[in-house]
This record gives sequence, structure tokens and C-alpha cells, in this order.
Amino acid sequence: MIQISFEISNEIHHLLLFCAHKLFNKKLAISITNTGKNFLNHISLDCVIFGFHEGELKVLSLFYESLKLHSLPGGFIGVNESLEEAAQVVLKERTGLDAIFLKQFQVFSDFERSKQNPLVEKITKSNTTINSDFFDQRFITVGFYALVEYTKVNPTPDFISDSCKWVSLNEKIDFILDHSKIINKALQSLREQLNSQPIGYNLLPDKFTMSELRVLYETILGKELDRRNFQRKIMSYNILNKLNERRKGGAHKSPFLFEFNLENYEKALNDGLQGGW
Amino acid sequence: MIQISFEISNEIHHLLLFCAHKLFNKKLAISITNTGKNFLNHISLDCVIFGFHEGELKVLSLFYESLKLHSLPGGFIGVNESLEEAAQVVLKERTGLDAIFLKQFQVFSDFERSKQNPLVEKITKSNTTINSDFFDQRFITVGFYALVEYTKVNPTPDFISDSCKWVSLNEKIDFILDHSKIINKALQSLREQLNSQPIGYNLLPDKFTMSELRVLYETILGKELDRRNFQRKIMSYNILNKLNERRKGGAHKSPFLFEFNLENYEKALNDGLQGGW
DNA sequence: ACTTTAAAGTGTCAATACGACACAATGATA
DNA sequence: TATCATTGTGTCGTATTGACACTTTAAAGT
Repeated sequence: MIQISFEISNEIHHLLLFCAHKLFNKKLAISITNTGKNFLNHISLDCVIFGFHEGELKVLSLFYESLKLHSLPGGFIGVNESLEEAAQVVLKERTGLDAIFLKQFQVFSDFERSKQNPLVEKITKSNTTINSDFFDQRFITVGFYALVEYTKVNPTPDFISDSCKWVSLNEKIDFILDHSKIINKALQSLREQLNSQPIGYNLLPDKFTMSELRVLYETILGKELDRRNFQRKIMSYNILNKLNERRKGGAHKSPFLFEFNLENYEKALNDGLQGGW
Repeated sequence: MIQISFEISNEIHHLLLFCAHKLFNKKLAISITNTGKNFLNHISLDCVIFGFHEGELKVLSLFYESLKLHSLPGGFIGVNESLEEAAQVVLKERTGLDAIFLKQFQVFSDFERSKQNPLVEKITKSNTTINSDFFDQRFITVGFYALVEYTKVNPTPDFISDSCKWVSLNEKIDFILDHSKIINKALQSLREQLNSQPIGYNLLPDKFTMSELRVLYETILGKELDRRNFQRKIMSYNILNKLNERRKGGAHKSPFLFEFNLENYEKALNDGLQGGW
């Protein structure tokens, strides 16, 4: 009997058994100790993490100095995880936050999409326990968008990226692969779901001014809204509590602060805010 | 030199090479002729194919006599296909139709979801060229909904199902795995996208009456709409052409027929029909 | 042949929502 | 203390909505 030891994923284990069966007619016994984390082949996920700061929508991005390229934070699916669990892990690692608002919005599966991933070489060089076979595969990626409170985030790079930082959607940024396309689709989904997902609640701090909420809406929708009509409409939903408190310190008249009335907000989102049929 | 021949997928080929490398230090040359269609492991897709007939929304379902269970038409992703291409293949096979309206709406990835798939035994028994290893895997499935014109569909079972037929959403049907959940989510997406996707156009025949269109909306939304107000609103979008033609044969006053004005319809959908901000 | 019936075509009206805009109050800054 | 941009709070005319009424029509019933 020969004994050989090396790290191997569940999939390879499974297939080894299969191959052994086919090749050697079951006469080979293979015993493998499984160490390390195993991921499903072919499947990845990418997160478009939105934050709102100084009147701009921003996205958390990893940067690779040597490549001069950005990428979205992403990850793989553990063999015992759901996509959502795997995405929460990514978010926790990049932002330090738990229980982030997360929503999958599209799968990107073009055959061409993961050809020539410039990161593969970096990954395999930086960590010898990872075999390049995993990364050389074709990947189908599930796009998630996440909404976080900008100031609570502690941007943290992963082991192959040089930095992790917020980038504005107005900047021209070079992303790897189809990540620019993924961001555009995420923004489009955000827009479409503005009336059915708790978007305001998750992007703003607990207390905020009416102007801050309005600018958020303007940014997501990409158009200006009349200050007075906006306030009238949003107040008519009964989803905000007006506080007896003002934002001090800024120039000019100090505005009142508001908070979401969570109970009413969730009720309203279930029906969809306003309109249509 | 020993030569062995058997069918094998690209993945297994890849991994065989990897295993050979690890186990035998590259001293084993493996030459494999690849035959048959190869699929990506772990990933499947399921289609909720909606049709509209006699005032009811229906879903195309496969039935397994021996199990007394239904399932959604589904399939796997060829190693050179995108998800959308693979879904079109499934739809073509089950309905006979090309260029069907298709939209992915969610990925279902719960770890527990594909445990004990009652079809695995059936599949492997019915076709000896398929190895059960592929089906024994954990599967993540991408949910698509499709919209088709009921009368154009020629429901066709696949090689393991006994029949393929329309089932009403009002019936209580037992589906395998999480397929009931997938259908509910599909319906919910349909509802949410009623104003941004060409749903009326794809579910109705070219010419239809105002009542037929209204009942479709009522069915999708799950509530009654005022006949007169509905007509006023839908006509205000300028997306319908009123034809100089009536539906004869029914009792009572014969209604006018309408058709979609495709140019205006698509323009209107881009902005979203009506409303909100 | 006449009546019945239920669906279809068309319209009214009050209530509400919406878009556009006016004006006074405020509070740091000059 | 004057300035000025921002905030709070409106108003007004118009467009949209919801609720409902009346007439017309084609097949089915007698």
C-alpha cells in the first residue's frame, strides 16, 4: 500500500474516486484527509458595495498597484455555504460590518467573461497552497449589491490587493474583466428597486436631514427633484419621524433631523411605495 | 502503454490531468477523446414558463407518474454556453418555440436545496451513458421566468418525465425540491416588473381585446381593476393600436381588438410605465 | 320575432396628487 | 449688522385617479 498526502478539494476527491473506479476497477482504495476550505468550482460572487458620502454614491473597490486596475470585492462559495452566506463573509472581511443589506441582482455567465483574468498569476504566486487549476476555470459570477453606512465601514484589502477604498461612480475607473458592467447593472437595479427595497434606510445614518435623503434619491435616480415636492411626497408615506432636533454647525438655517419609522417603512415597502395600478 | 476509452466531461479531464500530475509526477500521459455534451458541475437552471389561457396564469410543468410529482423544466450549462443560451435550449425543447422572452430572476443556493433529489435514480436508470456522480452533486440553480403565447406552445416531456402540461397557479400541485418556492418567486418578480418588462406583449396573442389585457393584469397583480379606469390609463400610454376589427362569436357586444404599438411600447418600458419620482 | 342578459363602449364628477413657484425665517460668514 | 445660501412652509392651477351611470350590442332564451 502506498500513502500519499496533499491538499485537495471535495470536488477533486469525488472525481478521484470516480477516476479510480473507471481506471482501476475499484481495486484502488483512496483515502484522503480533507484540509482547508473547499469551494464550488465555476462559481464566484462579486459585491457592489454602495456607500453614500458628501452627496455622492460610492463603491468599495480593491486596487492592484502592479496592474493599475481595480476590482470588485468577490469570493467563492464554500461547499457548505449558500451564496448569501458567502457574500456576507466577503462583506464582513472588506468592511468589518455584519448583517449588511445584501441583494443578488444578476448572474453574469458569458462564456468569454473570465478569459484572461489578470489576477490569476498574482493569486497563485502569492499563496502556494492555492492551485491555479481552480482559478483557470471558467467562472460564472453572481452579482450582489450591498448597502452600507459609509462612515461605519473600515475598508480592508484582501491578501492580493494593495488597497481597498471608496471610488465615486463619477470617476473613470478601470476595472478588471466585466466589473464595470456589473457595477452599471447594480446601479440600474438600485434605481428600479428604490420603491421596494429599504434603500434609504441602509445608506443613511440613523438620523439625517431631508436634504440628505433627497440628494440620495437624486443621485440614485440621476436627476434633480424639487425640494418642496419631494418633502411633501415622502412625508405623505408616513415612513419618517421628524425629530425635535436640528443639525447644528453648518452655515445657514439649521435643518431638522429625521429618522425612519421602521414599522411603517417596512409595511409601505411591502406594497411598494406608491403608485401603479 | 495502456489505452482506455470512456466518455468523460471536460471537468473530469482537467482533474484527471491534475491528479495524474500529483499522483504520478507527470509520468503518466493521459489522452482522452472527448465525446458528448459536457456541463458545468454544481450549476443548473430552472424555467418558470408562464402562459395565459382562459383568464388564468399557467406554468408549464413536467410530471413523473411513478413519483406522482411535478417539476419545472430545467437544464444544465454547457461548458461553452451562457446561462441564457442554455435556458433557450430548455425552452425550445419543452415548447418548440425560439426566441422566447426570458429573464433570470434569482439564484437558489441553499445548501439543503438539492438533497435527496427524487429524480436522480430515474435519470441514472433511464440512461446508462449518464453517470450518477454528476447528479449527486449539490446544485445551485438559476431561476428564469419565460413568457410565451399559450396557444403556440407544443408541450413536450423530456426523456425522464411522463408528461409535460400546463398547470394553473390556482391548483395545489406537488413539486419536487424547492420548485414551488421558485414559482412563487417568479410570480413575485413578474408582478414587480409589470411596468418595466414587455409582459403583456409576450403573454398575449398579436391581437387581443381590452378585457383580455385587463384580466391578464388582474391575474398577475392578484386584484380586480376597474374596467373603465384601466382602459383610460393604458390608452394614455399610447402603447396600443385600436384595430378596426372586432372579436366575433362570443355572446354579447363584440369587443374591439387591439395590438401593441411596438415602437411606443419599448420606449415607454425604458422609462418605466408611469410614475414614481 | 321578441325579450332577456351580460359584456362592451363611452362619459361624468369630485377628490386627490402633482408640478411649478413664492416668501419668510435662520444662522454662520463677511 | 448686512449678506446670502439654505430651510420651513406654504399656494395655485392642472393632471390624474377612483367611483360610478348610461347607452349599445350580439347571442341565447322563449
